[in-house]
Amino acid sequence: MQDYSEVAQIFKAFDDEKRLHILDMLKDGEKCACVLLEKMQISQPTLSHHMKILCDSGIVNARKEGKWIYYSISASGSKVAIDWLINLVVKNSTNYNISA
Amino acid sequence: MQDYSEVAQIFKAFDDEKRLHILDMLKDGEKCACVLLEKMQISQPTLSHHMKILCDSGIVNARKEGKWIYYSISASGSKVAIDWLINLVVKNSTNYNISA
DNA sequence: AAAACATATTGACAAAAATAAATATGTTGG
DNA sequence: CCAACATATTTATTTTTGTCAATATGTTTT
Repeated sequence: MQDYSEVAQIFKAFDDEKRLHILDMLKDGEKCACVLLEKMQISQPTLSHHMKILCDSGIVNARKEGKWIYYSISASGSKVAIDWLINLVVKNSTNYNISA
Repeated sequence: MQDYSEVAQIFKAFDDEKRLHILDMLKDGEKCACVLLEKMQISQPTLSHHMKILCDSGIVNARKEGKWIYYSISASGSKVAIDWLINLVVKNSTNYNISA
């Protein structure tokens, strides 16, 4: 491993209460930003800020449909995060398997 | 899920470059704080600060031996983190298996 | 085209976190 | 017991992050 900053960026997605709340809601399935907003006690710019961090980390996908934006959890981004986490704490992580 | 703050605390361990560097060194095996310090470009109080965060998150164990403190990655703490991460991004995570 | 709406961006501020110097605590060796 | 050492804590400073108000951008509807 050389550059830890990119990996740190991934885990920023999980280090904030509000973002965990958002992820928990998205786990049920894709949701419009407006739906997320009305279920949380934060302003619209703050939600937008958190969604940017979640998207930049690769954990969340955004899909634009008209004036709405639908967010969902990225399966591939999630896998990258899980793989990194295992790689960070387990010596020979190539022996590890995750099966669904 | 009710209280996201405790979960956020766990992932604080992974959201900082220096802490990822430390974890990467500990993955090889237990190391004295003095060894970690000499391999990093940070002051002793800063290392102490990071080690406290890593220990508080449950990811790292500390073992005192005389005037030295030996740190190592906690297998159980790591498992908690991995399980949480999967739970956060996968809908029916009970179907997931991690095998070593 | 204008109004209403959904989201993003900018700017300003407050809270939290990282950092290091100074100091404290506890341990070992002389 | 004292000096040297390893680590922790306190204090102060700087940097980063979360937040909202104001504004901008782009979309739909009338």
